Amino acid sequence: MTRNDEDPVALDALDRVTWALRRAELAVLALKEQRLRPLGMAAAHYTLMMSVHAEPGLTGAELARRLNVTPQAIASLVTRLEGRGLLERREHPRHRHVQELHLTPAGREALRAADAVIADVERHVTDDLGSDDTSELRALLNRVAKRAREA
Amino acid sequence: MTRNDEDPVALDALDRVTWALRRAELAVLALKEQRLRPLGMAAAHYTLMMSVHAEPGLTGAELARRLNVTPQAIASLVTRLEGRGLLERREHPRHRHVQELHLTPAGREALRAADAVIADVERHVTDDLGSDDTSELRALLNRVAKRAREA
DNA sequence: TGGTTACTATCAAACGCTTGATAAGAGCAA
DNA sequence: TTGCTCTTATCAAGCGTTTGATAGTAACCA
Repeated sequence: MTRNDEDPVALDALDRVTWALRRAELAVLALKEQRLRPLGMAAAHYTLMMSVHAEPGLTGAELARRLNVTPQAIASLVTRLEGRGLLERREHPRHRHVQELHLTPAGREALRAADAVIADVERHVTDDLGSDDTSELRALLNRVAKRAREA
Repeated sequence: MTRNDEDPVALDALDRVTWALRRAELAVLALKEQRLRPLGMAAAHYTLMMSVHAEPGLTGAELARRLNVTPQAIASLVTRLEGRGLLERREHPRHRHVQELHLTPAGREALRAADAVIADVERHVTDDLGSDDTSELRALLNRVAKRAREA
């Protein structure tokens, strides 16, 4: 019991793992954005394209669920990427109203360039940790994510 | 070398630590937002109030730097919280143009309630990890954050 | 066959944040 | 003192997102 009426909230809140998690993610994200900027690509674009690359034919709604955003946000990004010729919408073979998303060759090339940047950031972090701690960290993070989702 | 012309981007990108970091943070953040909602408080409100609680008299600009957002975003949140009577702006003793931020008694009470929710989420995660792995994870995350910032 | 349900896509409005620009005060140097 | 610089706060406009609502399509079932 470390709190009293004068100080209603324990200040050790700043030592919480979920805070450390947040700050680490913010720092890494900021670094990625900074490195990606010269390529004219935002982190959100990279994430979307990588998702489509990993699972071609993904639908907008499905993508929205995976990335934890609304379908409209996806549609907005897709429209922009489609306008740049990096992504294309195709009619779903069974559902005429639904559209599949696929990368164009230019999209694959842009993704390759962006991924080189991201891989570099990853390397910068893992070089510091070493391979054992990297594996350990990944395992722990996966446990946290799983636990948070099943809450 | 695991890639060829057909598959320009390695799919093991999905196993990267920085991806695991992102997903864990998203999952935890979503859980916090969900639990905080019944209290009528967003995670951003909680973060801001906790920061002010930890360092009373913080200025808007300073707060903006710590939370990685613009001063306008802070001002917007502060105006709202001030309107609800949770926060107050006071004139800085030396700089008349500058204003210090302080929690009101009602603000402290609201923060206490919100922090109970956050502490519960933290406990939910750490109960699963155990105290050794929790400490380890926290240490690793701090190393990652430091490394990313000094890039 | 017709009706219900579920899922997808999209439009419109509101909200929150950012970028850019403006103004006011404090500190410092000539 | 005057002038320069830094910092803070705030206004205005633009962008991206969410919430809410509408329409189209397929699957299931009475």
